[in-house]
Amino acid sequence: MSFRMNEAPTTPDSSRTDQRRNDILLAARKVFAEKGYRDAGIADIAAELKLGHGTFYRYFKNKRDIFQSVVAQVASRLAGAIAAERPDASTTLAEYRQQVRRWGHHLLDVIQRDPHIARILLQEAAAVDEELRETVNRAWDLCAQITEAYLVNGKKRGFLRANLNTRITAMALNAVINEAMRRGVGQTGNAESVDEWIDAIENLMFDGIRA
Amino acid sequence: MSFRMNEAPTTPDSSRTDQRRNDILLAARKVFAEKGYRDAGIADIAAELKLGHGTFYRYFKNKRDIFQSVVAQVASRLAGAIAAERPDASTTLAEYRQQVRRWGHHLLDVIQRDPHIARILLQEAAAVDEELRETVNRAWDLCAQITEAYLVNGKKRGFLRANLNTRITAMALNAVINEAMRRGVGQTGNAESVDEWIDAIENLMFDGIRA
Amino acid sequence: MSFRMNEAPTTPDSSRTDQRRNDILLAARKVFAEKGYRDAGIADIAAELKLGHGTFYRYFKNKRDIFQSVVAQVASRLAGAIAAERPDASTTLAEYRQQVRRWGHHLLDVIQRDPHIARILLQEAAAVDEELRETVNRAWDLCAQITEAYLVNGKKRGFLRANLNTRITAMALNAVINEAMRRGVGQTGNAESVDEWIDAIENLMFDGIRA
Amino acid sequence: MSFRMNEAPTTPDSSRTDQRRNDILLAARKVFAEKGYRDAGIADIAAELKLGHGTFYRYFKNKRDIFQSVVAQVASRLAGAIAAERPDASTTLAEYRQQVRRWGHHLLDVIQRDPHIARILLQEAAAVDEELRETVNRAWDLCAQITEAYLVNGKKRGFLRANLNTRITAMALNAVINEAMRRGVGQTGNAESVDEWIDAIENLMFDGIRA
DNA sequence: GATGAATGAGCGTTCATTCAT
DNA sequence: AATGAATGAACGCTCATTCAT
Repeated sequence: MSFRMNEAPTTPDSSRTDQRRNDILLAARKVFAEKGYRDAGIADIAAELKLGHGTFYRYFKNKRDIFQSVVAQVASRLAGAIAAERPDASTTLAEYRQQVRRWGHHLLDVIQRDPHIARILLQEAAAVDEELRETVNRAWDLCAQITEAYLVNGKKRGFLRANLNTRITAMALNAVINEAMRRGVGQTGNAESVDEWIDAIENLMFDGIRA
Repeated sequence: MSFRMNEAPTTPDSSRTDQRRNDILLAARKVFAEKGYRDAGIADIAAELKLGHGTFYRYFKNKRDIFQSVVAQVASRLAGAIAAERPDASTTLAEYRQQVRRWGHHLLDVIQRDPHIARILLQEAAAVDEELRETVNRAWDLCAQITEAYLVNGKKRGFLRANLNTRITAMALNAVINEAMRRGVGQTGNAESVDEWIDAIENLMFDGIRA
Repeated sequence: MSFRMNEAPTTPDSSRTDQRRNDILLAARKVFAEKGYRDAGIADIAAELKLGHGTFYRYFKNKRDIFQSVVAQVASRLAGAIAAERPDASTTLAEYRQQVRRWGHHLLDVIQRDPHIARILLQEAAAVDEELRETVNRAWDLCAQITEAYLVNGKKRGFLRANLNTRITAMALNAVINEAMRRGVGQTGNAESVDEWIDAIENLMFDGIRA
Repeated sequence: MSFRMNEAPTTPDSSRTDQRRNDILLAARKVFAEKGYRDAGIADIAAELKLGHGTFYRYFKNKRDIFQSVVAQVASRLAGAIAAERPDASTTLAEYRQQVRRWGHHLLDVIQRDPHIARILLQEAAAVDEELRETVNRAWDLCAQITEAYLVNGKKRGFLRANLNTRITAMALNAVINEAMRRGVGQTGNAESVDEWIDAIENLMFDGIRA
């Protein structure tokens, strides 16, 4: 209604709406992760926010739409974590090893901050329908492409093997990080620590397993 | 009545029933993998076999029971593939590399023979309830334990690094194979070949990525 | 097959059939009384006789038909008990009192011999459909008519009140006996005895309740 | 908000809900009485009120719950009718006879007002399960206990026989009233009138049948 | 005649979605 | 804008009945 300076770059009206939308997304993320897409009812998300469940339909078209928005949000969170490093930044092997460690920490931090993200991206989204499966696959593929960019850079700079299959190795390395995410590494009550995993990944990558 | 060689060790009576049970399990595996547990209706499995849907309930207690049986069946198929090699068989690094390659082939063969297995074990089973989640987790953990047994053997024989974190590395290596399964490696229409993946895994494991 | 003398007045073939029919009727009576018409399954009756449940349909058209036959059988058993005395046999009040006592005993004996009969005639039959409701109503009405015949006889002989409403009183007296049946009077584990009830009925009828 | 006299002691909000709940209970009573518990479908009750059948499940947990509520409601209606007279009110035989007549009228009035009640309490409730059977048995036993209190009072005051078996006689008298209810005495189209029955009961009780 | 595997109509129940207030 | 009562499509499951063996 009234004009206020230093406002977020939305109209005052829409900022209220955006706030509510975000509240719902946050509650939905929690509920979907804890109960799974099918077992989560609109009423459960409503109860979480003490809202009438009809109110959802003012902000989201339907259940699938809420979930899709949740997925998009957490996928972009993931993308942000990946984009925190530049693939071509390292010029020496030592720098490269450090960068790999940071890259692992960035990704596991995302899960540590909100464990629900792992469940959404690694389990629930793929169980809804083909389109959402495609959405998360694209997100992980993006992840793998960036990982591959690192490997390509390392190859170009000469500190990685010339015959390295960058495409498949990138997918393999991402699979390892995903496994760590899936296992809830770094979360309270979990046996393995983030550092153990990152050490093991670093060693596997750079030294292999042989004596 | 009459003696027949190479006969299945069931009575003639039960073999009919077992056959039907197996037919249903097979159809259910397909339908569950294609539609997902929740979207798959009993009627869909019925239609697949051109059976009345009431017939199911002569062979399985309820929908969850059918699915659980499917999971148990494919999990034991997986276990069979893993058990095909003995973890302590290799005495030299060269033998060991060969064994690792065979191990990868065994596992990917399972998926190649029935791509639905991957979807069941890697996606759907975990989305049903806690008990089934536990069932498949145990199956994969068993997988990881055997992988670890390989690594422990290699360490003992001296051709693997003494400071190798066998536990986490085993989980990591399984995650890579799972990713290959999930991607449908080796299936028609898939860009990557089984050999490419196994080469990449072998190289990553034994040589690492560095130059 | 072979001819045998001293046979029941049915053909040898049909006597086997009749025997089987009766076995089924007996088992059905038990199951219907214990579980109720709706909860009793054909399979339950089958299990009782260790027969295949398809066999029923060789002897009875359908579930309702079996039940109807059960009802007809127990209703005729009841009719037999009622017909054991002649309504016009008594010529004095003392004889009449004795006859009333015998009448009560006859009816309660039927239930004592097979407690299932009460449940069938007083509860289950009326809950199936209008036609069966009518069937049992007719049976009880017949009962009431005979009771009325006793009262009419007593009135004619002059030892019952001239202004006695024979029709309604007959229904009332039958209701009392039915209540005794319903309560399982005379069965093991039941607090009240047959004699207590018959005493009370006799006293109520002939002496009323007043001082 | 505003004060209104003669208002039902419910909040405006709950009164709407209560009203709907009552509508459903009333329709259910009718349908259950007409079709019987098993043959009555939720859809039938829905159709009666022109409601979507899903609406039921906002007011009642399931089919049995609706029926149980119906039974509880009509049982308490019956209890109300019984409680209309005080068992120890009469001091003379003449008063007592009058009271007995009123007692009969009260009970038959309940049925006259809603003939479905008889069918529910005397037939359907007992056919559902053991728990409901117990519920109605308790209701009728309460009825019999109060009837017995009348008889005990009459005995104490001296205008009933000293050797009267109050317990069984009370059950017998209730059985008679139940029979009148069951026969729909007093309802349109019924041959017998309420007064005929009450006369007959009064005469049987106080004068017996003998000349 | 006897069997029991197969069948599918039918019903209870859930829950995402709508819409009058 | 917010609500929650109402809705009905959809589905899991039962069981009386049929019929090939």
